[in-house]
Amino acid sequence: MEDGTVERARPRDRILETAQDMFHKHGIKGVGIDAITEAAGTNKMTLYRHFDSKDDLIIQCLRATACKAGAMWEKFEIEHPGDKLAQLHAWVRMAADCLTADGRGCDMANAAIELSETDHPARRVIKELKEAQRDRLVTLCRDAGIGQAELLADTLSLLLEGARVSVQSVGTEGPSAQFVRMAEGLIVSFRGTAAG
Amino acid sequence: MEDGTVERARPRDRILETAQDMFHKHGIKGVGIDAITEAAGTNKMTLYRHFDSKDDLIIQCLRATACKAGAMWEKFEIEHPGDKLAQLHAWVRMAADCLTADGRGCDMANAAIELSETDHPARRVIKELKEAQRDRLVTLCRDAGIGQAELLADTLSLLLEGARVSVQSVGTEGPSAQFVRMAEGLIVSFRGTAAG
DNA sequence: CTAGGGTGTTACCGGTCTGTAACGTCACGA
DNA sequence: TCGTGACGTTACAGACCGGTAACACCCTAG
Repeated sequence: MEDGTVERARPRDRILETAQDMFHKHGIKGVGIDAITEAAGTNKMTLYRHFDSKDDLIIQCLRATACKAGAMWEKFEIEHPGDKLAQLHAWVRMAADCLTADGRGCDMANAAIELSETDHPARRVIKELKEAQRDRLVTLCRDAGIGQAELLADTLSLLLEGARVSVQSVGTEGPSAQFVRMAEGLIVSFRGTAAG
Repeated sequence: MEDGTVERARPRDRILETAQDMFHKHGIKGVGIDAITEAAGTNKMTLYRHFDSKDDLIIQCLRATACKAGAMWEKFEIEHPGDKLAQLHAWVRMAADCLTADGRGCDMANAAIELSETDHPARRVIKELKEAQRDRLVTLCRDAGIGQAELLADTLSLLLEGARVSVQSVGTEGPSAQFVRMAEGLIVSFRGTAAG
């Protein structure tokens, strides 16, 4: 049995894991290098031996987070092999769980808001990762036999993005509470208007 | 003729105006007191004579911004007196303009993301103002004769919130480009399923 | 045993942050 | 004329920030 899960990992991995968690909870500008290294049970020098700068660490964290999120898609395929429509509904359920469980929104969206400098190196990474996510959802909608796949995917994207923000400003009892109903209604509506 | 528009105003008003603008552009944690006072053509002491702290300034800025946004509703009523459905479409148009023109999202949502401390004094103000905005949109939908007014209002809210975030991560060519089509489609759909 | 790489420790740099103290200035009104 | 209040200026406190230098340590491979 691996014990501590974090304690036994190598410093670089511990830093990456801890930084992801702390950036997520407190925001990028809300947490400093010292706090990260201390929480990761290491020190500043070791961090700077593995990452060029805080910006570099931010980017690596975003990539790691996106990678974890990407694993969800594989889970959908495993749980509903071949059934793309079921996978789409699984996506809705996963999104809804994310809303109620998390409280803090999407790391990439939050980072985009915090890092307002238009030339910040993390911004192109954010854009790239977000576009990849969108492409996956569009593909899923299309494979599920939905006519206006792009429009449905974009609508669902915006709804989720908005819900994750809304949770942070008015809580889970606000508009985001209706997310599942909205999403399911949209899927039904789009399936009605067009066929594959 | 009033010249400078900003130069002639009293220090407190200049500070409030400048802070709103700078918070909006660079984020709350991205701009310091010194930068604000310098841009407002005044100094730190004067700021602290008018505002208890930076947090106080943040709250006053949020209130002022919400007040400006509230003026939009009166504009809708003036431009389409009595015609609630036209006002709803005007809201959609206004929202779309906001997306393409602005580039930075909603100040309150951005602040909620930046100020992750759950007990931050600005958070209850944000919640209060956002709930007021939602109530107004619900009322408008209901008065426009839409059956499930709450659900439509919440859906439109999430769509706009999501679009304003999406613009910041992937730009105006992303999913937010379809905002008007989505919103108008929803209004049509909701008008079809129920009557006043 | 030894060499070397990954790691930890301490101290430090220069900068920025919020917030305050002390003092000077200027206009206006009684 | 006097005084009162709003405003400006300078300097500073104390904390935190990202990032670096120098050095000691320990484990492992050869």
